[in-house]
Amino acid sequence: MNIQSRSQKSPRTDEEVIRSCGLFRGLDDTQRAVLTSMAVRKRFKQGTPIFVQEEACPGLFVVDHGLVRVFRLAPNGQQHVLHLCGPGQTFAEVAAIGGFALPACADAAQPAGCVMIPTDRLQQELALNHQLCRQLLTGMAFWVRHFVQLLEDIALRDAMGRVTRLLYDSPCDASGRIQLPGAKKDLANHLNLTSETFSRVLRRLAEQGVIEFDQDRSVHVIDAQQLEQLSGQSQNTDQ
Amino acid sequence: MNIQSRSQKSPRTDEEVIRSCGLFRGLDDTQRAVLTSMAVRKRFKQGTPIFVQEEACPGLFVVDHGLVRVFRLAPNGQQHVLHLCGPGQTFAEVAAIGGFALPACADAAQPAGCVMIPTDRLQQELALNHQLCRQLLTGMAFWVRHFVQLLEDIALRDAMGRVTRLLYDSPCDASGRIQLPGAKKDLANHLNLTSETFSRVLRRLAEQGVIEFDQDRSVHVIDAQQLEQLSGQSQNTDQ
DNA sequence: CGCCGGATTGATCCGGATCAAGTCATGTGG
DNA sequence: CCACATGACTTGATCCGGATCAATCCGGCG
Repeated sequence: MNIQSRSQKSPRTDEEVIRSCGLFRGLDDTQRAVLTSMAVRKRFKQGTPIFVQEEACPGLFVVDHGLVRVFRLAPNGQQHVLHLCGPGQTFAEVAAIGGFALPACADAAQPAGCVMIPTDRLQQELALNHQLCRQLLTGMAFWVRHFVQLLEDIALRDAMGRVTRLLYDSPCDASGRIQLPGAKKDLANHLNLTSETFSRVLRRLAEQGVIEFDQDRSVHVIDAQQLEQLSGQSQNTDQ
Repeated sequence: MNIQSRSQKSPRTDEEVIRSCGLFRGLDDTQRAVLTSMAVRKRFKQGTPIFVQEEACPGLFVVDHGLVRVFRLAPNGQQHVLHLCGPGQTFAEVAAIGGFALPACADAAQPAGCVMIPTDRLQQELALNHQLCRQLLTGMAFWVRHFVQLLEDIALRDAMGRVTRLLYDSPCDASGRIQLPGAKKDLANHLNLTSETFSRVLRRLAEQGVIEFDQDRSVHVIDAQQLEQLSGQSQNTDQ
């Protein structure tokens, strides 16, 4: 369980935000500086839409603080949460880099601040800058791998497996306390579960003494070993 | 999810194979020539493993003919078919480009011939060739979008929806005949269904007069319109 | 021929969705 | 300050889609 590294200090410089982000981890100082120079600040109040799918992509977003919900809207109104992006995560990267329309919608699940790199300037730079291309290519490859992972999770894990994996992968402080990002219903949806099921699974874990609830939205991990075990396998071994 | 792409013309030149492939569609002649020059031919008998996950990636594969099954193996032995790659499709691209270990296994579902671009030579070239990087970056972005699509399919469609979508997206000849690539059990698994369910869904479609079975593995689409309708929505409308 | 693996079909089971209350915690307006 | 509305969350009862188990069929192929 990752010990959380980044502090939630709100006012960071654009450069700090860009450095903190996974997709850009491969970049050297020069390339980061290039991106920083074209960055634009954006703020969103809770609940405001950031963009809707099928639109042209305004740019590549990096979350500074808050929480952004990226979700896909089906013709019949159903939605599936693709990501919940916290500080240091990017969204709309793919459309911005590939230069096509947005494949998903986004809104602010909590008040959020982002750094945006406008599509046109990014494209311009990519046309000129070999190193940037190369390093982003690697970042992108990791991104694909992440999706394969996600796909696998949803395809061959049951509810218990998905929840424990979420907990296991979530950052926690030194005392093993995890702050759940976002509303439970959004987390549940991201795991392709209903909030009811999510609730029940957490209760089962609590009954088995693996976790404890604190107030608000934080979870205390009691038996990290069992949690790992549960998250490791894909189908029920249960109780 | 265009599984099968075109005629099974077996003896194509390396250049033709590379040109036929989606990931490289963005490349201009120059870049294609570069890739062609480093290509290596590979053949696999049905059932032979091509590689296993966690190994170092030997290269980027493009299928010339036959069918390759790319699947992820869970610790407990379960497997999930990520792709069935027919002619013109690539696999192991991500690991070859990103330079990390293989995230999945592959074997030949049918006797298959591939063109392989060795990892080291590809990496070498990427380090030098700006245009190649740039064009691959775009190709990669499309690839991610494809996965998002796949994820959505599995997350919010029922069995009927997934099967009809598979049929709807599959290439057919002028008379509306679709040649199913690969064994039904593999197709079913790719859709995250059992072969039993797959079978039943096809029968229901036949009973409703939407499709007809021919011999062997081909399906005749009778009512393309209804097929489109069914594949368009995500959850059951029907009786 | 007999064997074997894929495909079909039927019977049954189960995980998780759905439906329906009920509980809090937070507004909001009188 | 209270009455009331709202929305996230919990909990229980029920339902259903698809998995699982099992029997059979079928088409190669030794």
